[in-house]
Amino acid sequence: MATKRYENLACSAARALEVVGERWTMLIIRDLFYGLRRFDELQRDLGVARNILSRRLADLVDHGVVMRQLYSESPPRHEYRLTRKGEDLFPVLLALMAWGDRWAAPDGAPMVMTHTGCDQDLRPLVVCSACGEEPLPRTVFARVGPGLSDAAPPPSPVSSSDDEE
Amino acid sequence: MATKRYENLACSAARALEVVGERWTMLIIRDLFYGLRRFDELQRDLGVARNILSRRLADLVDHGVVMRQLYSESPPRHEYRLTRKGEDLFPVLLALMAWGDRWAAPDGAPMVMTHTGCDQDLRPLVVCSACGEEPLPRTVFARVGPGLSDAAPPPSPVSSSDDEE
DNA sequence: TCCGATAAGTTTCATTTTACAACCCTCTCT
DNA sequence: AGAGAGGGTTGTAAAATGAAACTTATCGGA
Repeated sequence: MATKRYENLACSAARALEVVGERWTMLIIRDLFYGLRRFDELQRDLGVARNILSRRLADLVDHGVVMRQLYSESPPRHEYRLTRKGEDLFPVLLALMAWGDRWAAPDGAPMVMTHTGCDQDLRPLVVCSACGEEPLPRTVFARVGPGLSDAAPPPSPVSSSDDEE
Repeated sequence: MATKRYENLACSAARALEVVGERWTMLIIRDLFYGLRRFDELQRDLGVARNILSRRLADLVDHGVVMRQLYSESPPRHEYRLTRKGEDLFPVLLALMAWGDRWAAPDGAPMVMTHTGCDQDLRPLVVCSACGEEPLPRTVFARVGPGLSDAAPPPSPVSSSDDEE
């Protein structure tokens, strides 16, 4: 399907949301990270209608985020797994969870993650790969990049200069 | 409004998506980061229907992500701004953009960001706050946390142990 | 003073999507 | 043969969305 939802794709966030921005999609992906693999497992865990789940999975396969593999011939059974492209969504999921933990979990985080390799509770942080600092909104400025063949008008800069408080 | 979209909120990602997971919502937030402030600016930039924009903004105000301020009395004019809670969504936006740049921008990034303070192009990275490494999917395990009053059953671990490839 | 434009919505109504439930088909197990 | 699981499809009702028109209010001219 891959119906275009947003017209102005002059921003990678919009392009990403074309793929994972629909209802249920990110939760399906979360469940795949959790290790769920089969249609019914997903359906039971999410409580989503079967036809919606079916369509979302097909869309994700179309987008190359999920692969559908036959793992049993005699009764034909498939499992769904994240592709490399799908696994690369892990940071998005972590950022969402971090925000939810801070702002939508008055009684504490519903789930706590451990990062094996440092054996600490994982608190994900977004940093600038160059300097290691957390990029705060007003310290980041955007300009038109190479992928914009001026088909779409450039949006205003991330932090427009008139950011008087 | 704040209609519940997902039943199983035993995960902060689901709770976050209750707030920012609807169509247009993240793009509205992106535009607010870009410095757009007024209803019509947002409407023109996004191409969203006015009634939908109106509702999304009201929902975001309800959720405390956006504030609506009167900045002119005589012709009553408001502007929309992110609250602290809203600004805290910046990492989510950056993670989405980073994914879109990598996987949905065949001709290069449509927008490039500069991180003032290190004056480099910003490539956002999600890292573990404890060890500074990027947490890869299979290195992270989840368990039930304090915010889960066992009202909802715990989902399977993030990387279930049966992750044979 | 009347006309038009701008701003910021709200209302109305047609069109899409979603949701829910029921059904179907193929195996396997007993 | 009958039951049950897996993996969907089909039909229809409910909700979300979009386009356009309508409000209210101010300002800037002609």
